[in-house]
Amino acid sequence: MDTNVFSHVVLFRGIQMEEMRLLLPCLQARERRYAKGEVICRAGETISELGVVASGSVNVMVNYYWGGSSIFGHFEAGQVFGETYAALPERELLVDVVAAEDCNILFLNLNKLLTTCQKGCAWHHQIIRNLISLSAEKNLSLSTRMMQTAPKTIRERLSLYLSEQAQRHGGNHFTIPYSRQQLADYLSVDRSALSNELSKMQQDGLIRFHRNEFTLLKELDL
Amino acid sequence: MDTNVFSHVVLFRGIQMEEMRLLLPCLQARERRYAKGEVICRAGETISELGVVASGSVNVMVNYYWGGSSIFGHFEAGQVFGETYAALPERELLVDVVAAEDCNILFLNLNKLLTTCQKGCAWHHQIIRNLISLSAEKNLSLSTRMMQTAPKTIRERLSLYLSEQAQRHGGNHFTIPYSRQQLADYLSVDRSALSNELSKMQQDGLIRFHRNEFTLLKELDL
DNA sequence: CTTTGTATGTTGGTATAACAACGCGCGGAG
DNA sequence: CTCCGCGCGTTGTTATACCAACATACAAAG
Repeated sequence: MDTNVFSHVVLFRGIQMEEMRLLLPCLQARERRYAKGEVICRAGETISELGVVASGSVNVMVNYYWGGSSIFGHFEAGQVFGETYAALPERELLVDVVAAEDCNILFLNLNKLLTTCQKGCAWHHQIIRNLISLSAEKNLSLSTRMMQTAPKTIRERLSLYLSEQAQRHGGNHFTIPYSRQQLADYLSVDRSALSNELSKMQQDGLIRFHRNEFTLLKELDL
Repeated sequence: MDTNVFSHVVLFRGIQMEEMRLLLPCLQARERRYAKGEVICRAGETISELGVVASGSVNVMVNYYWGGSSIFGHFEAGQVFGETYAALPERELLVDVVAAEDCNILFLNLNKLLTTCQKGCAWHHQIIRNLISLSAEKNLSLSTRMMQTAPKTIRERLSLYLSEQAQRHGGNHFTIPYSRQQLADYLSVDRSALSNELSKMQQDGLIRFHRNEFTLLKELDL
């Protein structure tokens, strides 16, 4: 793993590069490459390691018994996934994690992370604090997603989603990481109905878009 | 706070009663009573303390700009809320916490919990592990709720919800902690449509219910 | 260039959830 | 007791999301 990626990994914030080198073997770190579409973890499994996206990106998704599916999250280089299940190694995964594009994943043993260091070294304490923040952030992003899928109309869900994206990117022009089908899954709506509504919103002069590029022309009533 | 409640608090699992007594002042513990309906935390605020329900119960809910509302969680004696926001003290609450019934809440300063103890005492390490598990559990319950609200039909959402409740209670007969309106909020459906669907399911011989008491008569197709 | 495949946009018919309005039963207050 | 409020159930209407089917655009491969 390219070590300069470490500086962008929230989980490692506050940890020195030099410490990282010493630390990795201690966490039973292992790295692996996945091709686009490859399944990294499958629902029903249990895991005791969390994953750090070293390059590329992954999608976390649910496949329902009735055939539908939904995207729970999208994680890019530097982000972490699976820490929830690694913290509860007896619980089975409810989701699949699949490579959204070719990617490298660094796996770290969470239990080692929590228990190894008896000498109370600084990084140990720091990384646990980071883990708690990270888990809290994930809680918030789940809450946000629930609030975005709470409205009943497609336009309202889209308005909430696009507004939040604009806010995250700090501008009215931005690119989203999802295809139409994936966005429909994320918002729990039908793909064609989503396309339809996007077109109407464009006709109404609210937005302009091309593929994944969006521009907000007006404030989307909040 | 009645100290024998401690034994049921997941956050304090593995900690001795005696240690607790020493520990509480260290965490800047404070307790307060709330009457039913009283607001404990309001959306937009920031907090640095988590809440432990000593008695009674609380609801966590969202109030949307368009007037609707939804219940995110219900926490009873021994359970913990607000740890997500306490871990991210700069983030504003997206939700309100209100007393579902008369209750006593014990507030603990999360930062103290993470940093105070320089001497590495056992309880310190233990409580942090508990906190991580707790946060992970909350993540899972949010995921579960999302999966329960993912189906488009009311009957499917109800089936998922009732099945999970039956599983949690370990039997086909159980009582739910929500009124009709609250259950409708939780499942993000219309109250009257919910009543309607419950009646139909009863006519179809799938369930029997009276107010908050439910009995599952058949397996609800999963 | 043609062919093929995939992602996206468009349309019409249908199912169903939301909405509004009302009736009913129950518990509390006067 | 009656009156009132509140939670719950019922019904009919309306809006809208789903669905299937097709059209279009773009990209990759031959």
